[in-house]
Amino acid sequence: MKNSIQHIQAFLAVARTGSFTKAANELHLSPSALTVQVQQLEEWLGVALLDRSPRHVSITAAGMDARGPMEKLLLDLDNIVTGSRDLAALRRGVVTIAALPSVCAGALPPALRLFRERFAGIEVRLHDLVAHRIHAQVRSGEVDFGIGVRARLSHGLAFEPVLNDRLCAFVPLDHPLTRHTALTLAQLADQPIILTGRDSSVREQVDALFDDTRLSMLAGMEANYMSTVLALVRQGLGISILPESAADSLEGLKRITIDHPGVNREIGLISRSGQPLSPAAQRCFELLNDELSGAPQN
Amino acid sequence: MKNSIQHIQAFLAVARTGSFTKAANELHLSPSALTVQVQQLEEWLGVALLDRSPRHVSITAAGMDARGPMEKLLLDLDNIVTGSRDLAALRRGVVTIAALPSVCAGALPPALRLFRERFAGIEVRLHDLVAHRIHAQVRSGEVDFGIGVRARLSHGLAFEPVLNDRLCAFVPLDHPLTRHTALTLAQLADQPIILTGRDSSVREQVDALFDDTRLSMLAGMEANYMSTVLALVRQGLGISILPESAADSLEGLKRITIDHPGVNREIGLISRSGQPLSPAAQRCFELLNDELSGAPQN
DNA sequence: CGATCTTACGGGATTCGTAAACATA
DNA sequence: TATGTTTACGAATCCCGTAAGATCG
Repeated sequence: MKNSIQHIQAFLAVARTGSFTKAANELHLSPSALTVQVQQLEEWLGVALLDRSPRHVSITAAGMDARGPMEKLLLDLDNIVTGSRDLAALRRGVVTIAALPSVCAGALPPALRLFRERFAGIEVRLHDLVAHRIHAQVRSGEVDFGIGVRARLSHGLAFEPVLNDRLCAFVPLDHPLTRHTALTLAQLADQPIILTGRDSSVREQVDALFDDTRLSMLAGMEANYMSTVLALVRQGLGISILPESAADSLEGLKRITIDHPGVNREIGLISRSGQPLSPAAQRCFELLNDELSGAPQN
Repeated sequence: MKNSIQHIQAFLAVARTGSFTKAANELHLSPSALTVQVQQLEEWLGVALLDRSPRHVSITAAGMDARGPMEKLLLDLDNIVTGSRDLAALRRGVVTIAALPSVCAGALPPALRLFRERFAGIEVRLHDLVAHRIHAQVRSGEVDFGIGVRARLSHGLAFEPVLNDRLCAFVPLDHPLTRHTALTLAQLADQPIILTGRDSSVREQVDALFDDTRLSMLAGMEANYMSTVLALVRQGLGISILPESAADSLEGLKRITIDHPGVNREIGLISRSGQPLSPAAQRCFELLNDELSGAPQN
């Protein structure tokens, strides 16, 4: 049996109006077409749904029995359609994003707030992860897209730059280096440096910096969270090299530019190339692309 | 959107198999037909359900979202079809019958028992009513059909005779009339007669008998139930005129034929002419027609 | 290069609407 | 007789399948 929905609609219209003629008008169909539809439905179900007499059409017991479920069926179908269209119209949906901790703590929240205001029905889930795990989750589809660094981008992933962060030195206010407005790597190499964990992208970049210049760092401390690192710096336990946007507040700290080309950190949106995003994710992607580019560093 | 069900089946088959080709085989369709179906469904819903790549087909978030409800929809549809067919196949249903008390107490129960044995899923509801109410309920559709007398049959009702009952005299064993094997109305008119209620068909017929012959009955007693009437007769309070099949047991009674053409009671199945019966009612009607004709009086 | 999905197009089935026939009140 | 349903039939539409095209591994 093909086209069951139309057949059911035909029967329900006749059942509702009590007349083939009225139902035909309602459905913008000819009475004869309706007759055939209902006949085919009855043949399919193997049971008469309507008692026809030229003057009056009434519903049989079988018709009464099937009517309720049929109406529910059409309602359910309508709900499916409406639900899907809500998804498409961004009235509903879920976007899952993987982003670097520095981005999560910095430029992302205001942009997401804007997104939530515009698309109240869309849920946003945020995974704050270190760089290589962002790549992994984008690749596996665990998240819709990611926000990370261009470095070590495996192929199959597309990169759309949005922010130009760079590494800076963070030193306590009473530190001798605060006299300078820019530092060289050599100057930093003399200092005990407090770094983030070995799997963080910042750490990778810092390690690469010193490897390139064949300088070695003084043994320092290590912490996973940037806020922890900065707290240690504030206490005078050393200096740190972190993204420009890492500090919520510069109280008790001075941020000093580092004079070296390798300090630039190109941060962007990472998506699976050739893999279309869901409507909600697509829109979120676009909004973040605009917002993060427009209002970069804090 | 017409033909939604097929479109949904197409999508679900692809979602299940993960391949247009496999789904096409499963549905006995060409891959191209499937492609079009799914495309139309997506266009209708305004959202992509599948991510196509030549090597792999995967389901989008919207597709995941719609899949469950769609599967449920097809299940519900199937239940409607199955339910209707059960009705048609007499595995399920309700038959409502209005019948004279004499029939309810006599020939009907064995026939209904047979019906219940053959069609265990069909519920039978029995209204035991006096004759004119049987006609009314059949006419109004309150019952599927009735079992009553042909007399006073209003038009629009069809009558199918099944039993040939007749009125007999019931007298106590020690009564003088027990000497006779047949009685005339004149003989009965000498006796105090215990009758059923004024709205019963038996009463109407008895009244008509005496009216025709211009005889008048002796003042007797009256009771609604035939069993009550017979109990009164057994106690010697009078004689009675009741249908041949009225007595469960003839203990303490003698049943004597009445010699008059008007004592015949043609009992039959009463249905609305031109009004088709439900499958269950139709089958019950046929069975009762056979059974009651075959094995009439007790 | 092979497997798979998509597009293009011709043939066939289904469905629609008009008009006539039919059936009841 | 009048109204409303059904049947008959021609026309338009829709759908399917074959074949060619496109795309990724």
